[in-house]
Amino acid sequence: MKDKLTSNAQAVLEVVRTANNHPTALEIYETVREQRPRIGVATVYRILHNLVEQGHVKEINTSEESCRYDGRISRHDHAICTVCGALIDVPVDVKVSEAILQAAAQASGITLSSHEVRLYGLCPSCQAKHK
Amino acid sequence: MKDKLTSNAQAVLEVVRTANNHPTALEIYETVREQRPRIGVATVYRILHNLVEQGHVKEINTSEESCRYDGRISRHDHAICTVCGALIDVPVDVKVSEAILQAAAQASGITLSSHEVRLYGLCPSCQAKHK
DNA sequence: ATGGGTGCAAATCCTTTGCATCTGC
DNA sequence: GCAGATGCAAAGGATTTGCACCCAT
Repeated sequence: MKDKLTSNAQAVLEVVRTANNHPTALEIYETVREQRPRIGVATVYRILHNLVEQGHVKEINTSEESCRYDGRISRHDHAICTVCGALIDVPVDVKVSEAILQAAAQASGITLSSHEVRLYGLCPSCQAKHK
Repeated sequence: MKDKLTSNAQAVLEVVRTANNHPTALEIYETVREQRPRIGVATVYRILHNLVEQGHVKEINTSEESCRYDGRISRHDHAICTVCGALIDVPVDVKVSEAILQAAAQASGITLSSHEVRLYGLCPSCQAKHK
């Protein structure tokens, strides 16, 4: 996991680490470009994938585009396979204290309207292909 | 919120409700097309947006594409604005009982490696624009 | 010199938009 | 007859891929 990084990769990692706003790949690209005008988008995408794979960076998916739809509108949680991306409804309610939720919302500055717990791990079929 | 649905919208809703796999918009389109060969993708996208807005359907974003990157790799939670999509790090740890997490993971069939709590609501600036 | 990393451009894929037509009321 | 819904095609945006070149080892 501690593969050494190329200088481009270091620059990208630096940008992600110092960013305070969860940048998108293209935003990262724009910023890196200020230091390294000749870098290409493709390189940034490739590097980001590597960094995620190596655990230096995490990706978060927000609700813009590329989403899946769910007919179950009652509150429930999801389990997501980190290998194949499978999305599984969690059949039990993962309880979180209301007081903690409110405190967290207040600390974040948002008015809370709902919440979701996400479990990440390997789905059954990816476990089977163990490795 | 109980606007009445067009027959196309009903067909789309039906597909989403009976799907057991959290289909993407395109998957929904393909399925609806079996019943209504003349429907277009754009219509399906428009209908899905309406259904989400009306609360008949929810959207979930999985980790394929369109994501943002986070240099903070230690576990932490996120608050997401349902209006503008702003993604805010929650500055406090939202605790979830380990026992509950394990039970949920087991019930879902996954091997749990991490989890995240997501809070949804209005961010400060969207609150300001009240309405 | 060799192989991986890189830049560039083209290709893909997903989603949205413009617009003319159609539908239900 | 009208307003909104729809189909189609074209546009747009994000990400990936193919390929030749370059660099570090």
